[in-house]
This record gives sequence, structure tokens and C-alpha cells, in this order.
Amino acid sequence: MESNLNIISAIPLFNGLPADQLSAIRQIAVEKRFNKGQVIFSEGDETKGFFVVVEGRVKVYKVSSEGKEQILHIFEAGQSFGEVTVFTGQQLPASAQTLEKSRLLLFSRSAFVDLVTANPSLALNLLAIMSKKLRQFAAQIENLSLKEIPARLASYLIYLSEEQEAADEVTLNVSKGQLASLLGTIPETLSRIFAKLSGHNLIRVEGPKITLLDRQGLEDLAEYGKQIE
Amino acid sequence: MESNLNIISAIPLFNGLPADQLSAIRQIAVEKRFNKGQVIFSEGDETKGFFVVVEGRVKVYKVSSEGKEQILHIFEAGQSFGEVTVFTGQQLPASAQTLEKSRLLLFSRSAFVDLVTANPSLALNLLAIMSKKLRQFAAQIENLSLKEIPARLASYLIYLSEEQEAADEVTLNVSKGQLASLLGTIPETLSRIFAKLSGHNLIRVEGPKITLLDRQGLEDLAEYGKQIE
DNA sequence: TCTTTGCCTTGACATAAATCAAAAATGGAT
DNA sequence: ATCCATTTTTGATTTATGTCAAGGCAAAGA
Repeated sequence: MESNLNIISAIPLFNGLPADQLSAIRQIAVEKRFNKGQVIFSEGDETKGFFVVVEGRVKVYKVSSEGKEQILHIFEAGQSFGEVTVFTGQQLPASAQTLEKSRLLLFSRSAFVDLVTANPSLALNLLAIMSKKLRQFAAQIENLSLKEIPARLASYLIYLSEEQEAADEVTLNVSKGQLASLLGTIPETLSRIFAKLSGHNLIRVEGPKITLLDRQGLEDLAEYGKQIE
Repeated sequence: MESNLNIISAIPLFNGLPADQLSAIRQIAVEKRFNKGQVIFSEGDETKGFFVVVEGRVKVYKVSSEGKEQILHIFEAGQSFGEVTVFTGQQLPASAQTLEKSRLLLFSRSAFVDLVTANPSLALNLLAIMSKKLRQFAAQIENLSLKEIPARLASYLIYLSEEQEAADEVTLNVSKGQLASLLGTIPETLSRIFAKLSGHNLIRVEGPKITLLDRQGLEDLAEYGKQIE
């Protein structure tokens, strides 16, 4: 628990809070450990509280009645999820599962609401984070409805290269199957589109390592869709 | 401006605030009037503040480079939009346009941030509203990626009949073209699906008036998708 | 009443992506 | 290294939905 104070202070959500606040926060956090592939909660469950990823990765997703999965987001160390229902107290709208062995902090609902009520600056942090999530969702809706899958993949690769600042060589941090789900498609289709983009010399694919050969071409594809053929 | 105090007090966002707070809020609100079809802001604009619909209806939408439109949400009297960027101060992620002649209240960014900082309960209201929006977006993402259009239409009709509590006869409050955009499709496809559901005796369509003939059938369709053929 | 204008519908066709099936490749574990 | 399980790829086919083009219809105005 010692080390968690450092972790807590590094979490964007708690950014800028004074030291005494941070220790108050640490008091109400409970550490939970999960193995790879464990389900953290399922859609429809009652809200226990919200989570912060200390270590590992977590996917939040929805499943259709036929079993097809749509990943809403993948959360990494320092990010929080599950805030959505803390303030409305409804059932959880999605499920969460670890992608690898993970350590999470759980903040129980009531304790956290008290904390926020007492801390306007915490509330503002939270508002900013939720704003950001809303933006991301809006972008995802746009992608799903206005863009074809090649364009979504191109967007994702550009996003990834910005994230990783690794110039033109990016490494997928999820399996291709999971990536398909994140992009709203299935592995077969994704595989074909990787092949197609490679064929047009936009990228080179070596396992999970993707080299962006023609960034401008990818940007055009992401923006305008079907140039290529 | 007189009457706006009543309106302000009826807005969910300001629910439960004491009278003195409400008049402080009224102070910083600016009334704006728009004709039907006027653009309120466009994607990429700087954030001026956020809006509350006093009267009329507003759509918030994204447009693809080819001009196809995806409606993110339609806001009616009492609802607020544009909060998202108030706290992050980024460019607006979507555009907004009136669907009919409307009156809006504009709350400037800085004044509103001050207000929230000083009012924990306002911050909590805001968090609850944003949580609700996040849920709605998550549901929309699910619809777009996991359900076919007939299922989305069925969901929408059921939602509408709950909204209107008008038993089994609902009236579309947007044109069918707009509805197509809201469901992530185009008018031609929507028209065919209306015809298809009519053919299966699930609904009867008379202009903007839809009669739900087989609620259970619609629910099955919304839930499990492609039963019908 | 006639005409215009803006929706909505219908038809013929094109196509992106899903499905079904199976082969290949990858990565751990033994 | 070998084996097994999982992931990824490839191929053949189907299907839902988009596109293009034209026609109908009703409300608004001349």
C-alpha cells in the first residue's frame, strides 16, 4: 500500500490535489489483483465504485446477443474507468475484463461521492476526464458510422504512432482479434484490410509490428475514405 | 429575461440549487434566438460556452468528408449541450444546428467554470448529466456496431413509445431523413426497412405516425436482431 | 387550381463486409 | 525440439446496405 501513494498522485484524475487530500484518497482505495482474462464486472451488475488501473490493461466492452463483442475502450496504467455510474447509481452499462495480469484500485461509490462533494477541484478534474471520454465516444461513433473499416484502421494506426511517438514503427498493444473488435469488425476482415493496405504500400506488417510507409496516404485514407482501389 | 428564471430552475442541470444560486446563474446566461436550420456552431470552432435549450430543438452531429451526416443527439427544451469542451477548453468536436425556431441560453465558459468551482452540488449535477450522456453514447456505439438497422429502428420506436407514453401510437418528432441519420443510415434504406417491418405486421406507418402492432416482436427484433425474413 | 419545392419511396445495381470453412502461422508448455 | 492451443490468414460465398436514378406525393405559395 505504501507505493500506492505515488501511484495515486500520478493519476490524472487526482492531478493537482494537495498532499493531505491524496492521503485521504489513499484511505478509501482498495487494491484488487486480477489475472489475465478475468472479468472485473459484467453489464447489468450493480455499481460498486470505480476503478483505477495501477498496472496492466483492461478492456471495457459490450456483447451482442449473438456473442459479438464491441470494445468501447482499453484502459492502461493511470487511467480510470467505471466512473459513469458512480453518480447516477444505475446498473453498469458495459462489462470489463483484464487483458493481462493487473492491479487495480477500487474506490467505493459512497466514499468517493463524499470526497468529490468536499473537493471542488476534484470535481473539476473529474469533469475534465469525463469530457474527454465523451469526446472519444463521439469520435468512435463518427468512425463507426461515417467511415469504412480501412479508414478506421488508418486512423487507429496514426493515433497509435502519435501515442508511441515511435516515429513510423508502431507496435500493436492488443491482439489483432481485439483490435478488430475495437474497430467494430471481425478478425477475418481486419486481416484482409491489413493485406490490402500492405498491397498499396501504405504499411508493412510484421506480426504486431506495423511500419507506416506512407503517412500522408494513411491520413488521406483516414480522412476521405475510399481512395484506394 | 424575467421568465428565464423559471426555465433555469426547471433545467435538470440546475436541479436542487438554492434560489440565490439560480439568480447568480441567470446573471451569466445570455439568451440567443435562432431560426429553423441555423447553425449554432461548427466542428472545430473554439468553445464559447455551453447551451441550454429553452424552446425548440437542436441536433448535434458530425459530417464525413463526403458529406454524410451522423446525428449524435437531438436536444429538446430543458436539455443542455456543449458542456464537453467547457472543462477542457478544446475545439468543439461536433456541429450543432436548430431543427426549428429556437431560444437558447448561452453560458460563457469562464463564468460557468467559476460557478461550478464555487458550487459542489452544481458540479455533482453536472457529473450526473455527463454520466448519462456517456451511457447514451455507449448505447449508441453498441447499436451502431452490434445491431443491424432493423434492430436499431425497433429500439428507437420502443424508446419513442416510452418517451411519449402514448401507448402504441407514436409520432416521429424528426423527419425520416433525420431519423435515418440518427440511426446511422440513409433515407432510402430507412424507407425500405419501414416497409419491411410493415410487411411483417410489426408496425403500421402513416406518414410520421407509427403504430406499434406487435410490441413483443419489436422487442425481440431490437434484442436479437435478424429473426425476421 | 396549378406549380413549385422538399420529402419520401421504389427500383436496379454495386459493393463492403460478414459468414462459413479450412489452412497456416505463432507462441507457450512439456 | 515437439506438441498443442490459439491466433491469424486465405478462399468461396452470402447478405445487408449504400449508390444512382427516377417517380410520387403532399404542403406551400403563386
